[in-house]
Amino acid sequence: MFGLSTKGDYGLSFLEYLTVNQNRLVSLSEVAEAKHLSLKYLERLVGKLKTAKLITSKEGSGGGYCLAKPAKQIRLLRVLEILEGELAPTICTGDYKTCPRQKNCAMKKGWWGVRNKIYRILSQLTLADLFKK
Amino acid sequence: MFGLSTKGDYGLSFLEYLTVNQNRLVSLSEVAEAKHLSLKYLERLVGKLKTAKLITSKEGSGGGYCLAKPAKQIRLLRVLEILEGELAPTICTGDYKTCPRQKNCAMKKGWWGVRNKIYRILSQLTLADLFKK
DNA sequence: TTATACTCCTACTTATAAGGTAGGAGTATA
DNA sequence: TATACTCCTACCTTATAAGTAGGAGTATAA
Repeated sequence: MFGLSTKGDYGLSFLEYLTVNQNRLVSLSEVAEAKHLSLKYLERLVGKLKTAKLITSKEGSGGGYCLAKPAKQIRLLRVLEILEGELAPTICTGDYKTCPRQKNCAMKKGWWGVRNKIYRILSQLTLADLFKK
Repeated sequence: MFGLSTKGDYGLSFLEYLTVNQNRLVSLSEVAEAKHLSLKYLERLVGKLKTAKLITSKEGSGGGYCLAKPAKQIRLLRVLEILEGELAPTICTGDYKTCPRQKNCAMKKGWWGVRNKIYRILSQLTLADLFKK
């Protein structure tokens, strides 16, 4: 239950690698090899992080990626929202869909409570915290 | 992210119906109709709740299901574990699999912290709480 | 004593999304 | 101008979720 897909999994592994190697540009092929991930698949995930401006990149030979800001300033919630989508344990806690059982369902308030608590946990934790051994 | 599948979704709807109709036996066909769920699919989910002794049943005509104990004594965590499986946001927080990147990964401690906080939220909440409007 | 209305069990099918590939265009470096 | 990267889109493959089918077993009540 509540398991990350490989998107969040690989994406966080990638960000961890960038965090450890803060002072330089890191190429995708290096990370893919170090973490045993599919390069092509990783490319796509990383594209999302780029679009969301969590990382910056430099093209061409000798290029690569680095964090756009210190790991201390990147919230786990933000990363997971980008890679895994909106935090919504049930349909009624999501922004986009409406529950087909809305009228006969008493759970909405309870689930919003759960959602908000999890939201707080994930938004209080930064990548620096998460990667602290 | 962290969305329930229809197993947890339908299962909770079913339990909600039982909670509202505490004083009598409720047949599956009644719930399926009231909540617009597939009867055959619901049968399977309910089987799990039966095995886990959250509900009891009576066979034959006039039979049906009821909660095995008051909703106040049933933890949301327990229900979700039965229907959705163990709470494990990452491989390293699960009991059964080991992470292929264990040696190069610094996230285990952080993720266990997250997992344990979510665990507490879900185990503190009972069905009675969840269904309170 | 038999029709009925249920639970209970297993196997099968279908739909959807996750996970992964392919191929190549664009760009900076040496 | 070869090389080593990022970046982009479309495609394929596979796993799992979701739903169906068919019927055996059991208690009730006409």
